[in-house]
Amino acid sequence: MDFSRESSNPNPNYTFFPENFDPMVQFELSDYLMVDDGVFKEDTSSHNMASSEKGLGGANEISGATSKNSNIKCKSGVTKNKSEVGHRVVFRTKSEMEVMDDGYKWRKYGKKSVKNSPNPRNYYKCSSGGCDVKKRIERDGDDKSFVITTYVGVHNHESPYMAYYNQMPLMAPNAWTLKASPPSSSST
DNA sequence: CGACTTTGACCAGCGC
DNA sequence: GCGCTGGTCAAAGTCG
Repeated sequence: MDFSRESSNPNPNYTFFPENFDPMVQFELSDYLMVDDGVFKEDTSSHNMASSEKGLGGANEISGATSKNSNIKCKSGVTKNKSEVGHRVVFRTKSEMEVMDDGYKWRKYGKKSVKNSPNPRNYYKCSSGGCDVKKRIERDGDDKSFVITTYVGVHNHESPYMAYYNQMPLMAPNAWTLKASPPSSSST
């Protein structure tokens, strides 16, 4: 998930995948939204705004957040200011897999059916000690070939893949850093 | 045996 | 005030 270097992973210094890993074989990025300090930006190429107009759960979170004074509901419904929560990043990817390996280790802690989506939403926490990053994953209700992933928080540790990479200084990083191409404009 | 997943229950915010 | 909803917890079950 090369794009995660810039959007999924809140920490842009991290890279996820070893050279021989080509996530694009398994899915393609269709849209991504990035939410930061109450402002989310989308890929401004031609395709539609992924989700907020389509009533998708992930983007509903965004519109909900922005319409609720940029606050985010946290643990047990406690509302926090975005600045307390940290980064929030929403992706829409075309993938057969619901759970994409972004290089971090996630632990599932909940599953919930949500009103706006026929598909259940899955909740994951980063299983690294002391890291409080969470992510939600759900299938696009409109097009089940798409998966909506929402990351909340910033990892305070390296990706295991990054550690792996650091051990191989001879590997050419360009081989995969250059994969950070703009999201596909063809969301079909 | 430890780590992980599943799943129902619980809690708090929001709208009516 | 009540009901709905989303998010989290925690016990039980599963797997390597």
